Amino acid sequence: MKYQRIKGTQDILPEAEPYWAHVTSTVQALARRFGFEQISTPMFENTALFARGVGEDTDIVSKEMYTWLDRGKDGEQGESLTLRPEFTAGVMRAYIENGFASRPQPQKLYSVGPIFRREKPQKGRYRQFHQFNAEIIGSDDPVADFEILLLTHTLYRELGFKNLVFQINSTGDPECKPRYVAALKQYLLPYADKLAPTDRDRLERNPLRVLDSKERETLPYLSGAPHIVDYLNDDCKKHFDEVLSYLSAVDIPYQINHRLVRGLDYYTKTVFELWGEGLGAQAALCGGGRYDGLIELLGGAPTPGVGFATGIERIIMSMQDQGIEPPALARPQVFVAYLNEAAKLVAVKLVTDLRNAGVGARIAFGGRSLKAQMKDADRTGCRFALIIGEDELKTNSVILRDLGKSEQASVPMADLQTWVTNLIDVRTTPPQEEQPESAAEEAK
RNA sequence: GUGACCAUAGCUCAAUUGGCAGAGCAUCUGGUUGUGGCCCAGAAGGUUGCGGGUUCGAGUCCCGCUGGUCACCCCA
Repeated sequence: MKYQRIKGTQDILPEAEPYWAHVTSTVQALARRFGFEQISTPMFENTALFARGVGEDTDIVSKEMYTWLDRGKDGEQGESLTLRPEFTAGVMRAYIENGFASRPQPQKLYSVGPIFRREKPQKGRYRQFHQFNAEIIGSDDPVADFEILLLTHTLYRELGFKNLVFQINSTGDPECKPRYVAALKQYLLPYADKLAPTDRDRLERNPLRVLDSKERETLPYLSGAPHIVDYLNDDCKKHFDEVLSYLSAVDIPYQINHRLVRGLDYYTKTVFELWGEGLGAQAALCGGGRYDGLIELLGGAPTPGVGFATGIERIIMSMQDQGIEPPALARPQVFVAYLNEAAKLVAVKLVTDLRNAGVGARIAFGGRSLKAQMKDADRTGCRFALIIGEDELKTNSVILRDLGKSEQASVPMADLQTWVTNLIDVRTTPPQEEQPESAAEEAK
């Protein structure tokens, strides 16, 4: 066992494929149904993009990035590069760089792919994990916020989650946010020496973060804290109310969570999270919000935006915890077995014809006994076996065996085309009785 | 980054007060000529995570490292 996985990374095994295929295809189909287009940006960017876009003081930038110095020309030191710790900054860079401001606004873009954060791994937390990300760039209309919320809600609902409730709040804008922060600080200051040590620290550096503290000593003082919604200016207040009214209009439940503030610097106005079960301390299934100043910060024209990201692994883990089963994957329905070298040649042609006709087929490998081949046919869940032996070669026919019914018939090779045509229906029909075919499934 | 617990075959786990590393499942091959599931037999599979130490002798005791799990921090 010389080589092993890098800490915090994972091998996604075939057993997990039904979940991954289901979640990723659902996500993509849904994004397209909502009118989003896919954008795929590089997995690494200039370090400065993330430092600026995510915020120097965030945990992500200050201690969780995979950063290295690239090689420059003639042995000189190259630029500092970083594996993306989130999608948004890279998507914004692409928006600016590709002149998306000259396309019809707003632009609705989604991405799916790996994200890297150098954290200590635990349940539901990996150093390389996958996100589905969606952004609406170029509109400050509250209906854009609503679209993002509706997209996430629809996603989880269609995946089979029940009782979904958004945690939602507004963090105001650069005009009203500071007023609230001052008020919050003023309220907390008298209790400063009674707060948990970490929160005393936060009170100085980032008072907003005291709000979502989980420290026992701090909690009693938070209930009386001022609410940011009471400090919003007219614009932010109106925006927030509108978003909520749209949610109500389509009966999407939400809770205003006055203590919800998100860790990334760029959020303005709407912020939200959705919590899942079975994730231990990593309850957040997704998070998102509005980031009206971000594009300008990154060198573009002032452009509003709103978006969200969700973790694929966390979705799958939560599904498993709640017993939500993904649909079975389609797999080959026909197994071609043979008895000698001459028959093998016919089998090769046969399996090729089947596949060209759109029928999923497997061919036996190696000089194994027919018994071993049939066992393989059974284990791989095929519904039919085609067997070619000496007699079949002589009579130019094949044996077609129905593995479910344990019936078989000799079919002239000439008629096989008809059989194949009938089998094409089999291709599109999901497998009926699932045979337990792997150790992993039986072990469960 | 901090703390707690854990590490034996592909998987799930055994192994008396330190005394020859085992089972079930999975894998492969058979159970007479060319047929799957059930059953039976056999085979293969381990430097007990890695490296030190104590001891006549270490899977077992001690130390370090690596990895895993859970929690803190923060987040997906």
